[in-house]
This record gives sequence, C-alpha cells and structure tokens, in this order.
Amino acid sequence: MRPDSKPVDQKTFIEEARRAQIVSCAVEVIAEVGYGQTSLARIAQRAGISKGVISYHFAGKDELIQQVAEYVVGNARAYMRPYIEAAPDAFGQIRGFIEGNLGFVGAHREQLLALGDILANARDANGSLMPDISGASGAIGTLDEFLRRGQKDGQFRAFSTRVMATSIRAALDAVSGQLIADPELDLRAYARDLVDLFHHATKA
Amino acid sequence: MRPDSKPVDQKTFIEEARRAQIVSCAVEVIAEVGYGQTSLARIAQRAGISKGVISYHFAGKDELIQQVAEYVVGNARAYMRPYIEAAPDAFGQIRGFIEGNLGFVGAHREQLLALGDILANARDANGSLMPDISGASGAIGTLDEFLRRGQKDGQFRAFSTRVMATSIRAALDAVSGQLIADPELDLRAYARDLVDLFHHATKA
Amino acid sequence: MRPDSKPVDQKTFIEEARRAQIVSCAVEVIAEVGYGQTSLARIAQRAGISKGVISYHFAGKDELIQQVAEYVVGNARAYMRPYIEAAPDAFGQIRGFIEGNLGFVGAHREQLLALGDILANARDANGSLMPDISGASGAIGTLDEFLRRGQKDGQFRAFSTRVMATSIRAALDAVSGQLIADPELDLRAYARDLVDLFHHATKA
Amino acid sequence: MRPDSKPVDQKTFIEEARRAQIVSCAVEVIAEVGYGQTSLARIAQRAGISKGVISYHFAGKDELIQQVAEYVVGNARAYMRPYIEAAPDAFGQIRGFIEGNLGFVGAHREQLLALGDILANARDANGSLMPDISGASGAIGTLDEFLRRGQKDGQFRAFSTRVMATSIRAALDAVSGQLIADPELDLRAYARDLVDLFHHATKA
DNA sequence: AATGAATGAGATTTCATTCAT
DNA sequence: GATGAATGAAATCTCATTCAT
Repeated sequence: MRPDSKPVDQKTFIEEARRAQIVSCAVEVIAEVGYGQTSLARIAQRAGISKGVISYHFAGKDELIQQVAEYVVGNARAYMRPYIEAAPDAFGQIRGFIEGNLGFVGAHREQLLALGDILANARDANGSLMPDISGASGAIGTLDEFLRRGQKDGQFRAFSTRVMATSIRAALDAVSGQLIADPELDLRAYARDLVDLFHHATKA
Repeated sequence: MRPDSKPVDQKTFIEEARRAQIVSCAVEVIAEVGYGQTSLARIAQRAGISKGVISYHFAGKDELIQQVAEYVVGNARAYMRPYIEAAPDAFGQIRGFIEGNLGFVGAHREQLLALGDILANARDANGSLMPDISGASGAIGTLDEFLRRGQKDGQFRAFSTRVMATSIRAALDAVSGQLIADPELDLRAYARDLVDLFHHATKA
Repeated sequence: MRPDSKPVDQKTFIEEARRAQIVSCAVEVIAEVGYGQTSLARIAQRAGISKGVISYHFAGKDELIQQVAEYVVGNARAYMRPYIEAAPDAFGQIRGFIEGNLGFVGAHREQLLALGDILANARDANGSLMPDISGASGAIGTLDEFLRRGQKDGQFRAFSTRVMATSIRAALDAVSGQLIADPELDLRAYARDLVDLFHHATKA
Repeated sequence: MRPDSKPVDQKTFIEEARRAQIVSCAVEVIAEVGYGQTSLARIAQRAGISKGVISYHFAGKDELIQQVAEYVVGNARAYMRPYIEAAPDAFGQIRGFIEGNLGFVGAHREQLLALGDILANARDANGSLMPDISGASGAIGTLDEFLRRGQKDGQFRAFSTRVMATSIRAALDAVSGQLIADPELDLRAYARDLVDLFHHATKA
C-alpha cells in the first residue's frame, strides 16, 4: 500500500509529535482541574483537536494516563540526575535528590501536581490501585540504596532505610500541596530546611 | 403536647443510625474502590438500601463526603488524644502523635485510606481544591505548636517548624500507602522507627 | 367500628380544615413558582406539615390539583355573581362579567395565576388535556347565553356568539399575564377599556 | 488553506439537519403530550435516536426549548408577513394579522400548540417566568403599532391600543385551544368572525 | 391523623469509545 | 491521520407514593 523505506519513520514522527502534544495538554488539564474532572473532551479542547484523535493515538484513557505518568517521571529523573551524580558521598546524594526534586517542582510544578493526582487516583477497573504506575517505588528504591551505602560507609547511623526512604519521599511529595496553599513558597529555603532535617535524622 | 423525655431523641435516633450506616458504608466503598469509582449506587448497594435513601438523608453527594471526612477526622482525633495528653514534654507529644496516628491506622486502616482518597480528590465544581475539608491543616497546626514549645523549652534545636510539621504529617500519611503494598507491615516497629527518625531530626 | 352519630361530622370538620389548608398552600406555591416546579414537598413545606399528610387527604397529586382548580373557580363564581345578577340587560351582564372577573383578579391574583397555570398544564397520564377541569367552558357557556339573549332582544348585532364569547374570555385571561409584567396595572381602567371594546364589538 | 465555497456549509449541513430534526420532533412531542410530560428521552425516541444525540447537538434542555420557540416564532412570522405587507391600510394590517395567524394555525397547528405550552411554562430555576423567550410581546408591539397608525389616520376611534392589542392577541391564542376541543373547527369562518369583531371594536 | 422513612421510576447530563467518511 | 457524529452506560438528583408506627 505504501513504499517501505522512510514512511515508517515519518509516520512515527508525526505520531510521536501528536502523542507528545496530547500528553502535554493532559498534564495541564489534570494539574488545573484535577484528575476527577479531567475528561478526554477537555484535553482535546485544550489541544484544539477532536476527541477522536486521542482515541486514535492511545488505546484508551488508561494508556494516556500511563503515558502522562511516565512522561513526568522521565522528566523528573532527567532533571534530577545531575544533582545526584555530582554528589561525592551518600548524604550528598540525598541532598541532591531533595534539591533536584524541589528544583523540578519549582520549574514544572504543573507536572508534579498532575502526577500526584494521577498516583492518588489511578486504579484499574476493579478499583485496585495500579501497581507502580510510575517509578514511585523506583524513587524509594533509589533513596533506599543511597541510605544503605551511607550506613555501610559509616556516614549514617543505624535506622530502617525503608522508613527513612519512604519519609523522605513523602516529605518531598508534600511540597506540591504546600505550593497550592502558598504559591509564594520559597522552595530554595524549603530544600535547605529539608536537607537539614534529614541530615540530622541520618548522620552517624 | 408531648412529654419531654425520649421521643425527640428517639426520632433523631433512627435518622442518626441511618446516616451513620451510610457514612460507614461510604468509608468502606471509598477505601476499597477509590474515590473516583465511588458512586451513590455502590454505597447504597453495600448498605442494602435504595439510592433514594441517601438522597433522603443527605443533601447530596458533597454533604455525604463531607460527613465521611468529618467522621474519620473525629475518630482519629479521639483515638489519638490520650496518646498526646499523657506526654510529659514536647517530644513526648510528637511521639504520642506518631504512635497514636499509626495506632489508628492499624485499628481502622479503611478509614484512613478513605480519608486520604477524599482529601486527594475533593474539589469544588471549578476544580479548585476544597479548602481544608478535614482538619488536615489542623493536624499540622497542632504539630507546629508542639514543635515551637519544644524549641522554647530548649528540648529541640532550631529548625523551621512548618517544614518539620509538614514532614511529620507527610511521613505518617505515607504509611497508609505502604500498608496497601504490604499488608503485613509491622506498624509498631514502623512507629518506633518514625519516632526515632524525628527524635534525631529535632533534638537539641 | 365507630359509633354512628357525631364522629362522622367531626372527622369531616378536621378533614375539611386540613384539605382547605393544603389547597390554599397549593395555590400559593403554584402562583409563585409555576405548575412545573410545584411538588408535594414544596406544598407540604409551606403548610408546615409532612408530605404524607397530603397523600393522606388526597388520592394523589391529580386530585389535589383538581380541588385547587375547583376552589378557584368556585371563588371566582361567587365573587362575580353579584356583578352579573345586578345587570338590567344583556350587555349589563357582559359588563358585570368583565368587571367581576377583573375585580377578582385584583382581589386574588394568586388564585388566577395558579388556575391559569393549571389549565395550561393539566393533562392526564397519556398527555391529553384534561377535559374541562375547571368551569372554563362553563364560563364560555355563560357568556354565550348572555350574548344570545342580547341578540334576541335586539341589543346586539349579529355575530358568532361562540367566537365572541371565546374572545371575551381570552381577553380576560390575558390580564393575569399583563399583571405579572406590570404589577402596577390599573385594573379598574383596564376593565373600563374592555367593556368599551366589547360594547363596540357587540352593539346593534 | 481551503477553497471558500461549500465545505463550511456542508459541515454545518449535517449538524443543522440533525438539529432541525430534533427541533421538529420536540414540537411534535410537546404538542402531543404537553410541556410537562416532555422529556429528552421521549423526543429521542420519536426521532429514533439515542438520548445522547440531543445532548451532543444542544447545550441542554433549555437551549433546545429555546430553539423550538424561535423556530415556531420564525415560521409564524414568515407565514404571516405576506398577509400583512399586502395591506393597504391599518385595519388591513389587523385583518392580515388575524388571517395570517389563523392560516398558520390551520397549516401548522402542532407548532402553535407547542409554542403555547412552552410560553405557559418557561421559567428559570427560581420559578420566575422567562422574559419574552419568543417574540410574544413582539407580536403585541406590532399590533399596537398598527392600531396607533389607524388612530392617527382617523380610521380607528379612540381606545387603549395596549388593551386592544392584548385582546386581539389573546383572541388568536385562544383558537388553538378551541381546535383541540373541536378539530373540525372552520378556521376560515373563525377568521372572518374575528375580523368582523375587531372591525366593529376599532372603527371610527 | 399524622409522620418520617423508604422506594423506585424517571429526568438531565457527562463521558469514553466506536465508526463512517 | 483526523473528524464529527453517535452510542449507551452510568451518575446525581427529584419526586409521587407507600407504609409502619
């Protein structure tokens, strides 16, 4: 039906551009009105396209939401990597994680608001929570690793790395909510305070 | 025209019993299938009553959800009070808060799951988050007070009480999520670890 | 089951008082919010009683509406009778009808608003218009009779008495609507103008 | 980007065809069962479509009803215009109005039945009557103008043009009701009688 | 006589999804 | 690739009516 050389790539290009556009608009809508009020119609309207396009490019609403989550998680990871990689030691990595995370919150708060809403709501048809739709546990796993390393190096005291990792993660997630209540929140200072908090909590 | 003893209470009694039953079923349904999948039909089905009964006893879905939130917050406060009141000093109060909170999670995990879902989703028609539907900020305010007191007494070091209070609260809220992933989670140990974490984080 | 002397009358008395109260409140509600927005709940609320009472005293909503219509028609007839009976000739009867009717509108506009709404809406379950729920055609019959008499007496010219009667009736019914648009409407002047209109329309 | 001739019209064509079909079915249903018994479900059923289609093409029930009213008023105006424009003098216009109106009643009695029901029932959420949803008062204004002109020309005697216009309008509206009671009614004769009635009522 | 409680039908509306073009 | 049109399910809410007390 069509010559077999380039067209495939070309199709993929347009395809990917549309998907990216749709995902991006979905982020905006979810962040603005919340997951529960987000409909395909609203996303299509914001993108200036018809509802059918979304169904054409995504298997269904679920896949779209999944893609949104992966998109945000991917962005956050990429944003945070340099913060973490530059770290000389275990606590430096924790510090990098916190500063990178809050940096990302500041730069793309919409994305984190949307992700938070998705994680709080994503369930399958039966109502069971989606298993690890984003790298949520991935982040906890990463933190856990840093903490274990710090304990092995003698930089950290003894504590449950799981509880500590979960609490760091939770403290970071709570910042989005604070931002809604107080949009003027000083994120740099908040990061400094959190670093300080977990420095005292972990140091040997 | 009527003797003044029981009748009034009795009349209210049936009404209150039904409301309590409906609220209770709503908690179960929300905890099980999530806020987004919770419909009046499902709640009525679980209660073994017709949909109309809910409309009869509550002005609408919004009032019901509000009642559910208040019910859980009320229960949690009552459960935690003795833990906190017994405390001899500021950190004792923090410890009491953590232990009481996780004690309540263990005893009524459904209620906290439901409350979490409601708080993550409650928005008005415009999509703006509901202002403090439960005593969410109330809890943070309470923690903040304990922390200031500890600083004044010299028991705690200097830190941002707001960030610390928010982080304690977030760490506690994260436990419900952990419980879903691992229903065998040892909450007593978890509480001990959290107390330890925030002891190191706050102590002078 | 019950002694057969007085109780019947006594029951009928209370019974009638309640029915009258309910009918009266129904008039108010219909006049205020319109037939379509009138529910038994609203009527009960205005009467300060429970919905069940209405079902107890009336076979159903249809009977209540029927009673309301008959009540208003009865009042209007009683109000208009002296105007008409005092008339010396056929046109005097027409004049009496017009003046009496508008007098009643002025004295009890609520009742006529309610009646108008009922007549415009009253249908049986199939949607067919209720056959002559009020004395609507009765009024037209009365006017028709006056007109024929006037023609026989030579006071009126030749015309279709049916069309003339219907038009008089319609012109009178339209006044309620005018009153809503302009509550300050001078009904006495309006009556004079209508009498004048139909005087010229009918006179030999 | 696109040639400027047909496409826009064509796209609108299907849309408009559906809207016209739905409006037309709504007219039939309202005329048949009355405004109060008219539901979107019944209209959809008559159109042989699903309920959702109506919601797709109209913002809501209110917009649909509004469109129905405008449709009938537009048709009636178009039907009556030639009758009125051909008139040589003021009473000729009145005659044209009456004959045109009854001509339309005869040709499309359903439409006028539906319009009458809508006007009698259209209220906003508070129950207040909708302000002039159709050109109801427009018709009265037109008649009023004709009457003033006739008075200025000396063709008509002195009378309240407002009362006369309202009464003409009311006499015409009453014909729909007569038609229900007697479907064999001779509208041509009725028009002749009404013209005669208002000729005597107005002539100098 | 009266009440509050409950019911179940029905109304409007929203929405994800499918399909012909 | 994209669109508008259509569907049908489901959700919330209202209401007349019934019933036990």
